[in-house]
Amino acid sequence: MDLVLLTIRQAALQVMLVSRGIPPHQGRWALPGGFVHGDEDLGEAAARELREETGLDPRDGYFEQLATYGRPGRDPRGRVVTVAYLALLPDLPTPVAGSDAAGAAWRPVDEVRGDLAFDHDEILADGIERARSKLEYTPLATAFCPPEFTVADLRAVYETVWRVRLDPRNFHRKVTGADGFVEPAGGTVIRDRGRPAQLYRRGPATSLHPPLMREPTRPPDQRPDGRRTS
Amino acid sequence: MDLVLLTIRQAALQVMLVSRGIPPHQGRWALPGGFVHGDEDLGEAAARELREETGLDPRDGYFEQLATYGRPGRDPRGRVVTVAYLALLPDLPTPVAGSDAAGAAWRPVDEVRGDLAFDHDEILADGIERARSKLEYTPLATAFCPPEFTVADLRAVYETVWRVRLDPRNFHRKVTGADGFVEPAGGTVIRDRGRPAQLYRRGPATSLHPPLMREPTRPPDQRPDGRRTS
DNA sequence: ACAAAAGTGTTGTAATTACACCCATGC
DNA sequence: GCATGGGTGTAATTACAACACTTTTGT
Repeated sequence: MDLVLLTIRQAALQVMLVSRGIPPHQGRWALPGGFVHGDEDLGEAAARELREETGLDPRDGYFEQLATYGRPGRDPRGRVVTVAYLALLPDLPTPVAGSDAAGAAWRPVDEVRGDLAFDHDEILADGIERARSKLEYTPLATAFCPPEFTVADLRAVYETVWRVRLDPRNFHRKVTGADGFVEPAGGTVIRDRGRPAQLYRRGPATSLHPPLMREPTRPPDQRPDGRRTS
Repeated sequence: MDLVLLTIRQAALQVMLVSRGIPPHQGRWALPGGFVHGDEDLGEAAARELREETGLDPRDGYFEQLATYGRPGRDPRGRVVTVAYLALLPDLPTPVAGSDAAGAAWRPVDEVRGDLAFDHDEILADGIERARSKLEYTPLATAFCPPEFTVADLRAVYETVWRVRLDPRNFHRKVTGADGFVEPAGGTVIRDRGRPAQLYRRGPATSLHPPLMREPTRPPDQRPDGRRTS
């Protein structure tokens, strides 16, 4: 049982990895994993591992089964089948209290691709692709945000995961207009400079109709707009 | 390893089931399944089982891993974990030649819900839901069609799986206009009465932008149109 | 005052729906 | 001819991207 834990830190998509202390693949990075106890459901075992690794509960973000990997030879020790779970988590402001895995760390996914132990590169790639498409059709971008967040926070999630730049004004309307996506939490915050932003909570919706599309978008380098051009 | 094999026969979504000859759940219907050989990948084992059961190859339709089920107690014999695969298949005009499972049969999914052995009701429900959503965002409705098919055949797939009635004229334009969804095969056929329909093959596209939506549609009982109203 | 970010209004364009209409066949 | 399904044209509507503009803060 392996975990693909994704979060957004420092404007980058990051994955939780552990450094392997023993062979095989000693010293390389790997996805955190564990074994299923005799009386446990698979998802329970993954949730337990999530708590041990991060101190977070599945309901703090989003949690689902990803896929199962059983290619012969994926583990040099013999036939090992693993069920991978995917979690999308907020960047916990609280320090990782209960982390019992000493070598655990968040790493930007772009910096570790191709370097992981076993077939974990493939599992990670599947997890990232799953996350990307979930953002299109579901309100799960909120899983990357803390309980209260601004529309700009949410937009940053899309921009980071999809590697695009979105128009802040149209995005705002789309999100606040989509039924059940977010609901007002009441307060405001000032992030850096500028006008204070309204705070929102996750709404009750489980799917988005229509979806937020990711195809006809621009690359993130160029500003779409450059307002006040007159 | 279990299989959710879906097809469309007699204007209904049907699933391949086998009658269990031995306990547990003797005499009840169950999903076809098997065991993974020592040197096989999980997907290979499922593909082998598919061939044994139907004589079809995964590439005749669509084939993917569905999910893995391991709840303690799902099998009274002890802890059994199963990896389920989903296949969407054309209604094979050729008789099932190599079927070695004597009690295998296609059954309408509506007639078997709640009656299956083990947790196969849950697995089937997950497979149906996966198929439904795949139709929205991918050109996989063609997997339910034979190699050459008409636009009306394809429309019947959506109408059956989604339980809606679609406007034939707008559907035709949407499908033939979507890049890479279908490509002309050259011939024509007359299905019942009326003007002959063009034949099409599956196109190279793997996703649909924009998706075919399933929300703002009418129930299948009422005609949307009733043409020639003047 | 000015810069910066939040949020609203408006406008031109693209996509979609609803439906009139034509086409090609069997009977 | 007429019924039946296949397929095209088109106008009204709706959704959306682009962007001008206003609001509210920090410095």
